[in-house]
Amino acid sequence: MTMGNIAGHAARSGDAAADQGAKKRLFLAAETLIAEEGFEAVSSRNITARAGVNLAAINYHYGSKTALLLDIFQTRAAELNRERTTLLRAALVGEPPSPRAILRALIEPPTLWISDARRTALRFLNRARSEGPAEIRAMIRDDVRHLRRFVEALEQALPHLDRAEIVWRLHFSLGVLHHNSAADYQRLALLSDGLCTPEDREALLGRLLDFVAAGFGA
Amino acid sequence: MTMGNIAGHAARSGDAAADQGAKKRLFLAAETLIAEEGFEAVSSRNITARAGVNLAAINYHYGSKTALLLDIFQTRAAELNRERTTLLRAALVGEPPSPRAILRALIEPPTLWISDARRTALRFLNRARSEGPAEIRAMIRDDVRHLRRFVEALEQALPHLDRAEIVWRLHFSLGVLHHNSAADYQRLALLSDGLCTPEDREALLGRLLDFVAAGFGA
DNA sequence: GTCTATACAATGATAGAC
DNA sequence: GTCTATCATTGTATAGAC
Repeated sequence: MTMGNIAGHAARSGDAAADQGAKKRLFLAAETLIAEEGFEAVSSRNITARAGVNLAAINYHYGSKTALLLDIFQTRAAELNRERTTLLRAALVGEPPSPRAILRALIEPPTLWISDARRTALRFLNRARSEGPAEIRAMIRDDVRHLRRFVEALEQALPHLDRAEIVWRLHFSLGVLHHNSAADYQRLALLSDGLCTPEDREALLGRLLDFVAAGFGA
Repeated sequence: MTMGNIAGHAARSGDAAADQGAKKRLFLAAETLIAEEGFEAVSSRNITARAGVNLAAINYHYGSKTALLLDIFQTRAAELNRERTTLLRAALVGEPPSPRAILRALIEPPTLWISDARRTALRFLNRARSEGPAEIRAMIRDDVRHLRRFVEALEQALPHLDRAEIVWRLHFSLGVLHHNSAADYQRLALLSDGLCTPEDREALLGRLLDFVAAGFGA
């Protein structure tokens, strides 16, 4: 997260949301617009217009449009993974730890964000995975640090499975978890004639956990 | 597939590959370039240069760049779903049919295409899902006809599960199946320190089937 | 340091000559 | 059917005002 001092001269103003620094306004405008309309539909001119700043502001504050989007992605992904790490730590107090609790630490945070104040952030993250610029997708592809912790935890919880087995099944689980965009759910609703919707967060979390845990034989 | 008569005046020539109609040359050039370098890296000027035709040929033959890409997608997806339908029919002769055979009909064709002559087509399809233009992703989202056959088959094979259960688990299975791009496998290799690769098609198919069938309790 | 106005190269699309 | 020329829109870069 590169947005260091967001106060600036706006600190003297009493207005809260509308009168932030231009840099943070760009951050929030881009996140909201892209969460709602998608990466391809949002141009630099859209973003700067919504933020109420000049076209050149993106380049001045972030260097490029892609760098702005990457900053948004990294910020929100870090927040998500922080929540996961907290739950994972709690799951590891058992001896041996419960595989279901470990998988829950992976799955619960994004599932709860669906109908949260974090809904916009989650939509941005989901869209980034499929529609985002190559630089973001490269970062998703290459940064696996947060996943290594889950591999290690699952090795402890499932000592009868070797490392390759665990990584394969985690790979499959991530497929399930990431099949999560608005388009994916629209397809699900269509296929089920409206029977299946992600509205009930707890029920969705339960279904996800059941399916993935079954894949681990747990 | 809109490429009706691909012969044209080239039919009188003895040369096979290089001297096809401009329309088919555009089709193959675009498919190959995008399979290798991705949707974003390939411009109309790249495609027409590789096909040896004028820049305006895409618009003349297909109406737009997106229409060309959509045509490639529909053609290859239809071929893939034809293979699936054949396997599904064979799986349905049993009474009751085997859920594993039904899931195999869904999973086997794309898995075998990985190291086939169809490798390029599969890469195009996989990239289309994540990098493709909005029109292609809308078609993926809205066309579920081929999936309805699988829902019906699984209802027969698993009569103790209601329709909603089946559709949810099919949705999760599609997540597993679509987590299949070059980037996904690169991430898998990175996370496993090179331990897990999709090289052995039969082993991969077995792993996929085991994981997904477990999710159906089968 | 921050912001504005403006210019620039590249893209997909298209009209019209041949 | 094919090609040339041209168009609007995109992300980016920079000069200069405050």
